[in-house]
Amino acid sequence: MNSSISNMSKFTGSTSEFIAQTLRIAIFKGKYKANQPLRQDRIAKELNVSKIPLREALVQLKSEGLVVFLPNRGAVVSMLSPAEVREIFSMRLALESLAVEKAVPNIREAELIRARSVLKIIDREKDKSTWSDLNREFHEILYKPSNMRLLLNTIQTLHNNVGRYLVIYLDRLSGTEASREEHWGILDAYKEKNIDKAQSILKTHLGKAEEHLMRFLGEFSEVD
Amino acid sequence: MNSSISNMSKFTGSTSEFIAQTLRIAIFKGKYKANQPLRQDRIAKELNVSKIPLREALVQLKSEGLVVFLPNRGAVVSMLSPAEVREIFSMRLALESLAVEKAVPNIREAELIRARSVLKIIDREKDKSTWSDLNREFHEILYKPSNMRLLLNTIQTLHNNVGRYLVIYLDRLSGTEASREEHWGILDAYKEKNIDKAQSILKTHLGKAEEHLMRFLGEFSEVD
DNA sequence: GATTATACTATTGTTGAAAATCATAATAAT
DNA sequence: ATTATTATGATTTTCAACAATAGTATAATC
Repeated sequence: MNSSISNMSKFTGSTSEFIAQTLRIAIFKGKYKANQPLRQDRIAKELNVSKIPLREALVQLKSEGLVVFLPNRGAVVSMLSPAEVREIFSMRLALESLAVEKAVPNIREAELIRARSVLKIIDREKDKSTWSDLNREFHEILYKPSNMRLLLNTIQTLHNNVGRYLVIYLDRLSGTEASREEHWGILDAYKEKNIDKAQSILKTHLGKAEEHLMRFLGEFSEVD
Repeated sequence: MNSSISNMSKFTGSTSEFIAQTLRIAIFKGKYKANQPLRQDRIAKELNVSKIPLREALVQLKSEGLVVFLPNRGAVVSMLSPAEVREIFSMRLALESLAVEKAVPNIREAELIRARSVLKIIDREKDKSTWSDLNREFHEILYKPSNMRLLLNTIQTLHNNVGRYLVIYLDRLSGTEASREEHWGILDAYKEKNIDKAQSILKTHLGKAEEHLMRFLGEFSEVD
């Protein structure tokens, strides 16, 4: 995925999509933090765009859960409550289990090989930011054979919604060793076409990620 | 739920929400059919609004799957492919099962009573349009105790996305008798706090609805 | 000190118009 | 007659300047 985009010219697609993607990345990178207002004229000037596509982008981000509109006070980066974090992980488990169920029977050798090569890179990778990207890619490879565009979209959105915190607390992310084992385990399960096994490992995988994030958010709110 | 709204004055909330809700209902009622373009200046004049909130509303509807944007050709009412219908029902089953799981332990006597009274009205109801509303209300009552705002939102969106066809083919909807039995069965399962039973009935319930819609869409596309 | 008045800031929404793109009709070429 | 090319018109997409409104902070008044 293309990280940062400086100007519109390199971007194919509408202006509002360009803005949405730019803001999405800015939120991920922590440029805009939770509860921070997104000032329209400032952003419009910064990106050299007008209000119409900008507001369209903000509505789009609202629908993705990254932004909340306060009436007459504009858009602010949303802050997930602990309950919402749990909610999102529950939904992810339900939907990603479905993706696994539908994808396992369809997966091909080529995709398994690609997944394995991604895992091998992950094992060596030190930089947590690209580690996060590779992590996403791994799961994408395994879900795509479900051939369910809408499902993949929704999973991606939910993943983004909790994943944006990753960048902030990624430095002290320690549990990556266990995470690695789980990745290999899921890949094994795919090779064996064992849906139950893949789903079961996915469950512990997501469960750990959830607990990590919950603990982090706990500290975070105490400090603040 | 408030059916049609003639003008903005009666509406609390932003203009774009008003437009979105108006268009949503118009799509449900079949005023705008699948693949039909949504002309901006026409709608803007019709509703006495300007472009900014109108486009915001269209982006919102896009995020709900009711509308698709064709580059430089504007928004058209989306047409679900058979594969997408199956996809949505799969997602609904996964998410509504989750809602059941989380709601059953929390449901109270008062809500069970309300659900039962809704079912009794449904049993007598002849008008299919209000039948559809009551049907939605019944499921809402049973899901709400999950206390998962985001989940309920997503379920609602998915329901809308297939439910809009209901209005068109509701007249010849025959399988309502079986549907009634399933409703009472789900309610029973809730009373017994039997999650598995509730989920199992839900599965056949959604499965039948899916087959109905698939068959209808089959005929529909042949005629066209 | 609490309350009201006032100025300021930002959103929200309107209006009008320019630029870009697509579909279609009209025209020219093979 | 069929294909290519070129206008034409319609519509989206975006911009820009402005009005109205609500929220916030500051100053004035009781």
